[in-house]
Amino acid sequence: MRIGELASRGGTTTRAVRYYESRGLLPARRAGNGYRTYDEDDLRLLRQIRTLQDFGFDLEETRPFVECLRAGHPEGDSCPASLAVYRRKLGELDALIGDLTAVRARVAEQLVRAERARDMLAAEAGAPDGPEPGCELGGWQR
Amino acid sequence: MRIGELASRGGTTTRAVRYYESRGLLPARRAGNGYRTYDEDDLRLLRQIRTLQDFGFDLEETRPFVECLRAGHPEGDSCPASLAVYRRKLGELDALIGDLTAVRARVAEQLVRAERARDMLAAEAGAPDGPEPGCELGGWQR
DNA sequence: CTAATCCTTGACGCCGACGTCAAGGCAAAC
DNA sequence: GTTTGCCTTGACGTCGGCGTCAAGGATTAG
Repeated sequence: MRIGELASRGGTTTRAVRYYESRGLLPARRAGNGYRTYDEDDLRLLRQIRTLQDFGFDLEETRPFVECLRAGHPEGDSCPASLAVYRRKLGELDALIGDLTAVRARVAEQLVRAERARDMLAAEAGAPDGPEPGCELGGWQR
Repeated sequence: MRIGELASRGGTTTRAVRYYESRGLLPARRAGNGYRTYDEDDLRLLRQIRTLQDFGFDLEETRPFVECLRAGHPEGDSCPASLAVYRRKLGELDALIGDLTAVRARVAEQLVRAERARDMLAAEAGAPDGPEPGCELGGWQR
């Protein structure tokens, strides 16, 4: 299998495959004409990389998984180093989700506060001790 | 006030302040010697930018807030355009948190699965129908 | 034979929010 | 006077994961 087929079967591009090779993941054998040649095992490596990338793992973080597969293990996460990456990632995700949740709460708080302030100003300007706001528009009252 | 004081009081660097100016936020008056000159209102603008940046807003997303302040409103979020940014951001945060939570669940699942597989292999190799794993080490049994 | 489609290496582009360095001017402290 | 510390503009560097040419060689379809 050449690089184009590998890439498409792996759900990515030839550029990405060459990039992975340049990073030392996914090395390639060469045919007589200089073309890169891959087998099904390489496809498994590539798919392992893509799966973790889709999870948001850095490329470097995929290295233990790739090396685990290349060492002959049935799964990329059959090795302790891979499990350590999983655990570290879980921690990072928890921290990130926590931070984002806190930010979300603060933004929601700001929105509510700003809306209240706006409504106060509208009530003050449009009807100081007067009727309900919007009554003078009347368009929907037909 | 010159740029150094503004930056430190705003909790950032002179480089960032100049960058904001180059993006059209936070314009500066100039003293006779060419130095940038700022007042307390500029500091409020800068602090508004920093607050939103700390929330993870893009610089462009701070523009409505800054323009709102420059238009004389008491708060950067006193304008409809700012509220719209708040709401859009809340949606983005919810989507992001949702995605990350889903990823977290999948990673946790992978970890559990991989740990189970590892334990199965250990039990199979270390003690196929035999005694408990670790017993032959005995170091802690003293 | 030719055109179309693959493949090769090399190198620059991108994005955002600045960091960092260069070369020099202005100002205040000693 | 000179050292120190602020300021100026300009321009290149950073980070990750590739995208996108450019210029050419190999293979295959017609």
